[in-house]
Amino acid sequence: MDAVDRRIIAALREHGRATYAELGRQVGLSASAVHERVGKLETSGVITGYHAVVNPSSVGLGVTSLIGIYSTDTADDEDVAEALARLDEVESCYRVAGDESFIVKVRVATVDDLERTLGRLRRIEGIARTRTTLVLSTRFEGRPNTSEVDDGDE
Amino acid sequence: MDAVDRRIIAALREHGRATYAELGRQVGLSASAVHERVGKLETSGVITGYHAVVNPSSVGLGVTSLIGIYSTDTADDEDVAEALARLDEVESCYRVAGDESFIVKVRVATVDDLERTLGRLRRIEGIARTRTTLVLSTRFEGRPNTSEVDDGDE
DNA sequence: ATTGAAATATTGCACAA
DNA sequence: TTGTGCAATATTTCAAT
Repeated sequence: MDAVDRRIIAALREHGRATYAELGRQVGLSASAVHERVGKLETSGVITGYHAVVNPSSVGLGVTSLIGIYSTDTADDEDVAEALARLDEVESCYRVAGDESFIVKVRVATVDDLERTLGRLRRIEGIARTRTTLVLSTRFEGRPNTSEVDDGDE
Repeated sequence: MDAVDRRIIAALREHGRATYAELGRQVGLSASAVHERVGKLETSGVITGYHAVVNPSSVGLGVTSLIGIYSTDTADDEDVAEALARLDEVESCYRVAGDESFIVKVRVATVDDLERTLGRLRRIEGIARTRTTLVLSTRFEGRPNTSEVDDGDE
C-alpha cells in the first residue's frame, strides 16, 4: 500500500462509481494499472464493498435511533451479536466498553415499528434491558475521513 | 417511485458499482432505461452518493468511539453542529433527543488522537461536556435494510 | 506498469408503445 | 411518459511486453 493506493482509496470513498479511467487520470496511471490495484485492494480486504447511500426517509425509513444494549450477567455476547445481526432493522452494531455491551443503530419506518423492534430486542436471550436514544436529525453520516491520506511526497 | 426503482435502489445499496447493463438484466429493463431511472433517483435526492467502504484499520483509523455531546444552556445547536462538521475525525453526527444534544462517531488512529479530539470538542463554544464510549469491535455497519422493498406483485 | 485489442458498457437520440 | 434499439464513444479486461 503506497501513496497512490491511498489516493485511489480516498477517491473511491468519495466517489464510489468513479471509472478506472477517471481514477487513472487523477493519479497519473493507466486504467489497467488502476484496475489491478483496486482488484488487489478488494481481495486483500482493504476495500470491503461499494454502496449507494440513500435518503432514508425516501425509502420509508424515517425513524432512526441509537440503542444501548445491556447484557445479563450470564450472557454470551457472541450469541447476542448474532441475534442482533438477524434483525434487519439493525443497521450497525458496535461492541462497546462501559455499562452497555453493544450500541446498535436501528432504522425503521415509524415509532410503532421502533416499539416492535424494542420488544424483539428485549426478547433476545442474554439482553437484560435497552436504552433508546431517538435521533432527531442526521447532520451527516459516514463521511470519509481522509486526513491520513496526506502524503508529503509529491 | 415504483417497485422497479426500489429494486434498483436495493441492488445499488448492496453493489454500488453494478453497471446499468447488469441492473437492467436484474430488473428486466434495458440499460438505457435503468440509466434514466438512476439519473432521476440521483437528481431527486433519493440516491445521495456512492462510496467505497474501507476496512478502517487498514487506512490507519483503528480507534472508533461514540461520543455524546452535552450543550451549554446558552448554546446554539446549529453553530455546534457546524463546528462538529469542521472536525475531520467526526465521521457521523446525529442530533438526538435526551440529555445529550448530539451523538457523534469519531474515528482516529490512536487513543492519543482520541484524547486530542476530545480536547478539541470541549473547546467548541456551546459544548459543556462530552461522554465517550469506546468501540471495542464493529460487528457490522451501514448494513442496508431492504425489508421494505418487499413487493407483493411479481 | 504499459500498450494494444476485443468485449462490454455508457449515453444520446429517434421513435414506438 | 417511459422504454427500446441503435450508434458513437468510452471503459473494462486480457495478454504480451
